[in-house]
Amino acid sequence: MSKDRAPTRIQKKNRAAILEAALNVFSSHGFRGATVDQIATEAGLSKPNLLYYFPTKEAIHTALLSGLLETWLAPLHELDANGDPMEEILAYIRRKLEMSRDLPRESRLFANELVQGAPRIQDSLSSDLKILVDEKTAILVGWMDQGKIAQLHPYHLIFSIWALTQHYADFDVQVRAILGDEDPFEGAEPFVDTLYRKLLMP
Amino acid sequence: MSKDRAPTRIQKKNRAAILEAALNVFSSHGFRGATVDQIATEAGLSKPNLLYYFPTKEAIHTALLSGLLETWLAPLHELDANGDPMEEILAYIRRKLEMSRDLPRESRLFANELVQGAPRIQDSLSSDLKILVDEKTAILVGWMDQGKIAQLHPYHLIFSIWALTQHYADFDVQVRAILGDEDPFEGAEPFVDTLYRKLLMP
DNA sequence: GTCTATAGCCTGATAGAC
DNA sequence: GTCTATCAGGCTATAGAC
Repeated sequence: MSKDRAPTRIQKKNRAAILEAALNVFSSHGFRGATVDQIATEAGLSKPNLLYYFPTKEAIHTALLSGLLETWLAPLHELDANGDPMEEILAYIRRKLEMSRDLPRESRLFANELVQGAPRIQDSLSSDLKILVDEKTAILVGWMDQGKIAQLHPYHLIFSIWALTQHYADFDVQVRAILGDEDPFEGAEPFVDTLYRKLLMP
Repeated sequence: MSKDRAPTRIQKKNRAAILEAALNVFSSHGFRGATVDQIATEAGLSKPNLLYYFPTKEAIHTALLSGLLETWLAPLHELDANGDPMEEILAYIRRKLEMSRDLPRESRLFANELVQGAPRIQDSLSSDLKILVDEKTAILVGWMDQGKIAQLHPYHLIFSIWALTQHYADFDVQVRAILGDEDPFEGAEPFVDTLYRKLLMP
C-alpha cells in the first residue's frame, strides 16, 4: 500500500510547469484541439513523464480549471454590501478589466470552454457561479430599491460587465486589428467607467 | 481537359448539407477539435464523398467563414449617415442582438476562431473589418462633433456593442445557467436599449 | 459521383528497462 | 521518477472499383 507523501521540490516544480504549459495550450486551442504532446514539450517533459503526474489529458484540464475558478470569481466575491454602491460596482468592473489585462490566457481558457458548450464545467456554473451571482445580485437589487443606483435587470447588468471586460482578453486579436498600435486598456478603462456611471446614476 | 459545368441539383444540395453540418461541428468544437468524419456523418455523406466536394478540412472551414463574413458584417453596413443618430445606433444594436438570437452557431463559429487567435481570418480582420469599422466610426465621430450623441471613444463604443450583443450567443450556457427558465433575449433587448440611450444621450 | 479499402500519420495512453 | 519503445485507435487524405 502506497503512502501519500508530501510532494518533493521536483514534483512541485513539474506539476507547476505542466499546469503553466497546459494553460498556454488549452487556452489557445480548446480541449479537443490541445495535444498532450504539445503540453509535455512546452513543460520540458516527455509525454510519458507528464502522464506520470496526471493520468489523463482530462485530469490536467480539470485540475487547471478548478484551480482557477476561485481566482476567476474573486472580483465578484469582493463586492461589499456595506460599501458605497456606485464605487463598489465601479471597483468590481475595474478589477475585472485588470484581470482581462493581466490574465488573458485564463480568460480565454474559460471562454473556450463556454463557447463550446461548457461540457466539463457545467456543474460549476449551475452551482458555485449561480449561488455567488444570486448572492451579489441580491445586494444590487437592495441598492436599487433604496434608490442608490438605477433600476435595472440585475442579471443583465452582471452579464454586461462580464461581456465588456472579458471582450478585451477573449477577442484580443480583433481588438488589436482595429486599434492598431493604441493600447486597448488605456481607452477601455475610462470608457467603461463613463458607461457605468451614466447607466447606474439613479 | 475538364469543363467547369454549372453544379447539378444534387451537387448544390450536397454542398449545402456539408456547409450546414460543418457549421454545427466547427462552432461547437473549433477547427482543430472538429473532425471530417463528424461533418460527413452529420451531412449524410461518406468521408471520401465529402472530400470530393471540398479537398481538405481547411477548405470547408474557409468556405464557411468567407461565406458568412458578409452576413456577419451586414448590420454594421446598414448604419446610415443620413439617419437619426440615436435611432441608427439603436437599430444597429437591435440587429446585432437579433443575429445573436437567430444565428448563434454563426456567432460561436467566429468566437471560436477569434478566441484561438484567428489564425485563419486575421487578414480579413485587418482589411475588410478594419475598413468597414473605420468608415462607420467616422460617421459616429461626425455625430459626436455635431453634438447629436455623447463624446465617446468610437472604437470602444463599437467593441461594447459587439461584446454585449454577442455575449448572449457565445456564452449561452453560462447565461442560461444564471437565468434559469427566463428567456435571455426578453430581458436583454430592453436592457441594452436603456444602456445605450443613457450612454449616448449628449 | 459515390463507394470500399487503405495508406500514412498522429493521437492518448501503457509496459518495462533503468 | 524518468526514460525508450510501442500499442491500439482515430485522424486526414488518396487510390481505384463501380
